[in-house]
Amino acid sequence: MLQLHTIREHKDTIIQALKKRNFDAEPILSAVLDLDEKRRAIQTELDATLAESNKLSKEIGILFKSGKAQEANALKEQTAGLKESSKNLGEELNATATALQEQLYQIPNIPNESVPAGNSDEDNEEIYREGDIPKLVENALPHWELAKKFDIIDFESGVKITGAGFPVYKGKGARLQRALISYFLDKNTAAGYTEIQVPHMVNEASGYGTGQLPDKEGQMYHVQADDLYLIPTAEVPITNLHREDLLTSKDFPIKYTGYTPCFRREAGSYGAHVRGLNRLHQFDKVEVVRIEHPDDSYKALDEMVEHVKGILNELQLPYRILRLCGGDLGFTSALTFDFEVFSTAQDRWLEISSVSNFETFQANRLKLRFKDENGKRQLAHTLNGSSLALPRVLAGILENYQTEDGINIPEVLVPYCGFDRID
RNA sequence: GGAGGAAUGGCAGAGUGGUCGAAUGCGGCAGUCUUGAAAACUGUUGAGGGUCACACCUCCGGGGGUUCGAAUCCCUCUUCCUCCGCCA
Repeated sequence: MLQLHTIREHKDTIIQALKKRNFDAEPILSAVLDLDEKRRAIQTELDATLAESNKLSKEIGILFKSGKAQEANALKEQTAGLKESSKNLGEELNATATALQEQLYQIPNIPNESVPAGNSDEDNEEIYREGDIPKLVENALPHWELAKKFDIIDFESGVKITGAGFPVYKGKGARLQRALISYFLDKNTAAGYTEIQVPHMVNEASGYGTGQLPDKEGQMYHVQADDLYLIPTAEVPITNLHREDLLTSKDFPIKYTGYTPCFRREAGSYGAHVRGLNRLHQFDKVEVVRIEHPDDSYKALDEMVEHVKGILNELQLPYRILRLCGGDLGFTSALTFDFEVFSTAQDRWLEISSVSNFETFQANRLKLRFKDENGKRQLAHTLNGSSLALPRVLAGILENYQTEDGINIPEVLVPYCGFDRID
């Protein structure tokens, strides 16, 4: 959520910047400024009314104490009108503030200067590429065939016990999954991230804090009986650890990593491109989250990108890094780098990590502030990234490491797996 | 699930209808003293809105109510504690 004072002072700049997202901000910003002005006018009037009745109440108290009941009762009558109008003004104020809030929730984050213009994922800018695309064996298989052939993932059973998009991992498949989680967590911990385990369901306030609500309501599973949401990513509970916090500069950097399953309804996205592990309703992910001083957040973002690169280099998977264009950039993000692994047998790139700086967008919703060097309160910057999302990494390993009669395990994972080959 | 009790500033903890945004202690910050530090002493120290700056307004777990006036009374929700029951 953008800050009101930013909108007041830089309306035109914001309109310009949001054009990169193909978002025409003029009408909504005008509405916001009108509502803001209205809200403040009402507030001023209400304040004056309340000040008047506070004054009278004090006088009444003093009169009663000094035994002048008659004068006190006379004053009481004067308060009736004030009470009535402060009640009305209060209601008006609430309605205006709510309307203002609703508008503010509709405005996406301002893209960083470096974000390229563009409409869709086709306009994303490739900024880095690493690793050779392996020449596969004659009749190379896509990962869902490999999974079946070696009996390591059972999609049918998942359908039976839950539904499509909920795979069952078996034997070496399950073990490889656990190995990846441990490996990622170890890498992240070694890089200074504190490992953390969080609830897999969150309340409504947390959903608003990181921006899943109200914009993406339909993408989360909602447990109606208790009004809780299954997390779509560990970003939500982890970042919300610091909701409503007032930190100091000394608290930075705050670096967390956590493994959680992620639940996404992915309504309406079915078809050939979501086969196998490509898109799931439940998947595992290891996430990194940082909370930073505004001056340091882009340095932190670079560090995160380098960190993920290091992991993919170790896994020896061919990948590329994209700088997302305005049209593909997430609602809450100012700058996002996507990592994609090449899925050889499918002949396509699969997104396996998304590393973003949200600047103050989430912090404003979260009321995540710190006292700066001068004792002034400022919003912190929040960042997060996947490190990494499991299913597509798994797909990449299965496809890229397949041989005539089996699948090799990347060297770094062998100690975690306890085997070096699936066959 | 049943029965009770509680929720106050960074923390601890007073306050049960009026001048209380809130005593006191600890902590934090600044100063005195000291070569420096500690101790001691002095001062200062919650958040949000609003203003050029004041004024002023709001906030004592959340929401609603009673009253001229609510941290204080009533209703409700949430959370925590104690006891009972159940249970991985």
